[in-house]
Amino acid sequence: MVNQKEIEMGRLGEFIGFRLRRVQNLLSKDFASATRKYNLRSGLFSSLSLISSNPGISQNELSAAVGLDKSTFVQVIDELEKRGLAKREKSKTDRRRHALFVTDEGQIFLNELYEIMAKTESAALKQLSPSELSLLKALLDRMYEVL
Amino acid sequence: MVNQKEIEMGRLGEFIGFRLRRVQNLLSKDFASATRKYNLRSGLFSSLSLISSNPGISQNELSAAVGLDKSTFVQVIDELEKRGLAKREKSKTDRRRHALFVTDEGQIFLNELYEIMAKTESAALKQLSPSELSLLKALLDRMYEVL
DNA sequence: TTAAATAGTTTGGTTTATCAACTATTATGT
DNA sequence: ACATAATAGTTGATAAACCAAACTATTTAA
Repeated sequence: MVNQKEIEMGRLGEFIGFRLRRVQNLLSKDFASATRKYNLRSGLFSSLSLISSNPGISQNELSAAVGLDKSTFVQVIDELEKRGLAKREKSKTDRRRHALFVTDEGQIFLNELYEIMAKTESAALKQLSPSELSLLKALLDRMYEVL
Repeated sequence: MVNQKEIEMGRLGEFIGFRLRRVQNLLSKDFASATRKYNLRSGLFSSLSLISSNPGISQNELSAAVGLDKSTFVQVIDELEKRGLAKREKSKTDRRRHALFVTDEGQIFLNELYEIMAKTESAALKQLSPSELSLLKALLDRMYEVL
């Protein structure tokens, strides 16, 4: 039995946030089910990736970038460390800070996740021409910068 | 003190889901802080809106559309009723179902929320020309349909 | 007319996010 | 220089959300 009655979006459909959430919701659910065996908590993938591209980043900088509270983040980093994917090191210039680094094992794992993510998005991306895709990215970036 | 060190997105920046989440995250946080005084639980606004545009919808149909579990949803509807914003009515054709309706008061409240949401999005939308906005919506809809 | 399915509810267990308070360290103002 | 404020990270309490299971009432199917 398929969707028989289409739901009317009404004024909700006028808002761009609604459309963003709809698409992002489906993408993240697909990614979650494709990586269920890894038991990834939310924010773990993006954290690991951002540590990789910003070696030595602090927990606060990272939590701001990912959009999670810094206290939630302690457990994310705990888990990355426990799994041997990343490690904390005391910063030498500011001993309050923990400089974060991805381990070799973490980088290998990360590359697997990139492939899964690329596969997850491929269906959606096939709908867009290259120029449409780059325009979409540019529009989203413009919106992000001003918020 | 402003952002001094720009974060490097690395391979994460290749993925469209990352950009979608970033923007949507900021939008929903802005909306949440603009409506903090109303003490809205998550899903309440979109539920009320979808009941309004689909009068008589059932709880199961609604929970699927909003993306929340049906058991979580019981409390959302409880709260809508307690606040006098919506009401349950026994369906006459199927007495298992609750047909949901927005009250007059609920519609007034909903209109306020629409305005707040429009204001929340206005900063982001000012960045886009009308044609860019309609293209953005079209691209997002194309992605949504295929997922 | 049994048996199975559906809509809604309740309960219990698990996970996650958020907030305030706390320690340690660094930065600032006079 | 010294008192005060700000920052980074952590902890613990609290509040939501999810999930699964069990249950009632009702409808559909065999």
